[in-house]
Amino acid sequence: MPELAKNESERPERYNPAQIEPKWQALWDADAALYAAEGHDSAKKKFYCLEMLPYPSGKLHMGHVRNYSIGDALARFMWMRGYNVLHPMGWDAFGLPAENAALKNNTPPKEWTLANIAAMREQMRRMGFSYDWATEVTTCLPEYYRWNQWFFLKMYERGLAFRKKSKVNWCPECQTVLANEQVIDGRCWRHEDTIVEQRDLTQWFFRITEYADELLQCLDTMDGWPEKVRTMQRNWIGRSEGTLVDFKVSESASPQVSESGEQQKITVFTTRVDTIFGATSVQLAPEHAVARALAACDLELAAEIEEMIEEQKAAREAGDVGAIEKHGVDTGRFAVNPYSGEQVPIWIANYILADYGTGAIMSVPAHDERDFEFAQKYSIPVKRVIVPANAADELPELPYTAEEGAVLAESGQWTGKSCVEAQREMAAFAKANGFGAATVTYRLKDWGVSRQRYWGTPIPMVYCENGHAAMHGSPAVEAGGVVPLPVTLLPVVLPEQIEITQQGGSPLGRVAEFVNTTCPACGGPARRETDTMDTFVDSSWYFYRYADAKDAAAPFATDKVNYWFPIDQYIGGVEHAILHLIYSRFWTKVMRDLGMIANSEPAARLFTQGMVIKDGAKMSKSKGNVVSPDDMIARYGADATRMYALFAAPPDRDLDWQEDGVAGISRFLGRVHRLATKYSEAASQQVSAPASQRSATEEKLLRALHQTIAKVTEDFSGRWHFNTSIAAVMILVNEIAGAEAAMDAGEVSPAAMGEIFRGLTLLLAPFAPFLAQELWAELGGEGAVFRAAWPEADAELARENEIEIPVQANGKLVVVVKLPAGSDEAAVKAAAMADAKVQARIEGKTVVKTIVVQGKLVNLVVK
RNA sequence: GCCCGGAUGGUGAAAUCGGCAGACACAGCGGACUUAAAAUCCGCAGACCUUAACCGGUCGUGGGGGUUCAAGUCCCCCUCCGGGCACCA
Repeated sequence: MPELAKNESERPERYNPAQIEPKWQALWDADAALYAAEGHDSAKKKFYCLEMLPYPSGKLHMGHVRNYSIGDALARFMWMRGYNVLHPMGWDAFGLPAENAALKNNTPPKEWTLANIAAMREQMRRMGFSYDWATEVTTCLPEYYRWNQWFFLKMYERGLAFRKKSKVNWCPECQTVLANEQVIDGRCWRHEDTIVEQRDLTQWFFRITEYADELLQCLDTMDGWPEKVRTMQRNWIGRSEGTLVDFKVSESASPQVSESGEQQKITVFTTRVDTIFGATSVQLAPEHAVARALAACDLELAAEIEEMIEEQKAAREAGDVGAIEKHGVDTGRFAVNPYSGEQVPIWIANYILADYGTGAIMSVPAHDERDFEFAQKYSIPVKRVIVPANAADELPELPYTAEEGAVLAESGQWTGKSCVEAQREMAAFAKANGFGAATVTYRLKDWGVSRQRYWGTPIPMVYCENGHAAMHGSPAVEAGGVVPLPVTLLPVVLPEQIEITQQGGSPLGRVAEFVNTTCPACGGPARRETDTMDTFVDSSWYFYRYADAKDAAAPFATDKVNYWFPIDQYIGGVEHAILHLIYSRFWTKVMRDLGMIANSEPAARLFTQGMVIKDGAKMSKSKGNVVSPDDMIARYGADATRMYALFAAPPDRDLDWQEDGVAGISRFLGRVHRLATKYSEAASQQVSAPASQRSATEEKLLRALHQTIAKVTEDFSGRWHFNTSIAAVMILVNEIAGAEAAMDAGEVSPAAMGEIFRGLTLLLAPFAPFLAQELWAELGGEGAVFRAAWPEADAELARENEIEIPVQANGKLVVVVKLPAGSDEAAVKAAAMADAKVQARIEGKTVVKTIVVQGKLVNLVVK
């Protein structure tokens, strides 16, 4: 084979990513300054480009590759545009998988996690992602999580972290509590087959509801976020304006329902207080206090209530709350409508939720669909009190739920008023008379952060066994011996030597050295909190840490964060639209109120990329359709893999992974490599030729180049449709390849050659950084290609000198005529009419109208 | 039920403002090169009708209506797919 080898070496070297990519990776790795941001005193404009940090599962998947290829292209582009770019990466490193792996492999969670991080960091380097590893953040290390504890204490001081006993979501698979946001259709977000149970537990919460209104209001002005995400967050917050109205439990029918003898009242929440004269019953949730009070002296009723509670529980666990059949029971008692003085029956119904509003409603069958249905079923009276504003209109069928264009009827002093006006006045009336008020309710609940797991941030609280509760300088001390640790005792370090078992309960509770401590207030014996924090705490503020990752004295320095924030572009999957993205908005507002930062929102712009699917389904192990990035790199190289991820679909849409497509990109890169290598000698000469002597080929190629520059530049600043940017670069390469004979014949000067190939290389740099770097060096470029200046589109060079004008007859294409660019309307019209095909088409007919759209087309209306 | 997306060739897609539908690719077919294959290069390619072939014609962006000289794009109605919220009072 020596002969063959000789032949091979004489041929121009073929595109070989396996050789090019590791070479540049090593050179880039050796230069720590390459991807580093300048300090906050930089004269350049800053650009904070952020991709969502991954959970270190051990392997990158294609979703990651897509996410980071988008961010990396943007970061490199911004560098080339002269910005001071911060492009960091980190690890969302706490969480249950590490404990499961520990069980399975008998490896300590920390060891397992850190090994995964090392492997994934290596994969990212191999992909050529431009992260500044000097600012890397790993959430499971005490250098990071101590600040979770610090924030927890700050929030505790402000009453934003608190403990309460409540119904919580319990995943039997995770053996821990879940936040509401982590329960999807009654199932665990990590175990879609596992039904989440309800348990009564005392847990720590963050008072996110305190910020509900601000979280909602800011959404209106967050133009840089997708409307979809904003809508999802609005729905999740679920703000509802309405009125609270007290109905007194009627004395005549129920002399005494309260043991204290005090008269009971039922407070209902309604968004339609204007319909209250039509209320014909009051409906209570089975768990409502009054329902329980009534049941206390009525065994039959008590049994029915119990049944309803079970039914609601079962439905919630089945994730199918809407499906239970509505039914209720008449208690035989009455309540008094404070507006009309009417007595209405009190019912208990299975569809009333105890945890929304007040757990009680007024039922207005005439003007609410659900109430109407219920009233039909039990023959409860229906009373119309809302009619169309236009009295001439026929009375609409019931239930009539309109609010706009409707007025009140048979509603005392409010009769004839518009619904909207009546709502306002009636709420004010309730307040003035002490039986109610306008109010706002939210769907959003406080964020439960306690987890009965080991691998998370320890909560920095102790329970004093003396019940002691005073603490140095801290006013925030609860009764019952809950004592916050002083910040000087942070971090509370997670013990590393621990046996992971499948037993329930918090694993930390079994580590005596951890649990047993002394009360920082009285010095007496105390027990540590053994729950850990939800991992969403870690990811709620990690991107602030990047700005000052090594700070040992504070979570970060305010001036650094104020320079970098808000994040200019945040990129990640839409699956975090609610969870992470609402928690981190909350956290930002808390930090602002703590005086730590100036911004109220973390990210000016958010981009949610689509999923990567294969054969019509999301890639997953169970479907067996997972494509490994490592395989793709081995076969086609990192450049082809990441470029395909950008080419196959616009980034916001789902992407169907087709390996043939990656091969196609690889072929394209090979073509670029062949052409650039072939002409690199001529192109790297530093000569210039006068423009007046340009050959037709030069003009054509320069025109193509500058049109492509304009197109790609525009895509970066606008829609981010990199699929069309890459298509444009392909067209440019096709033009160059088509001019190969002319170039070989010497029709393109070295100066033009240099401009064309250097331009092409710079255009490729954000998408295929390795090849671009290789060619940049080959073409005589200095240093890192993505630190070279992005080319400017020259409009003069880009301009076409000939335009093609389609000529239509009645909107149908007849012919395309060619004209010199800039031809006026008359010339275009004349050229169109002079065409033989056009003549043939209009022969014997009358042209009734001629439409000429300058530079676009001609349409002849003929009859 | 309510609120967002989406539906374009065999496939991924393009058409940013109402102005040539299908750019750019993939797969396919044909050719060149090769002993052969791979690789590479060149060409063809929405469907249907017509033709020996050219030429030519009709239809065509989920379905139906409309506005317009002109509609994938705007308006009305409907179907299907994906996502979010949901006995939320």
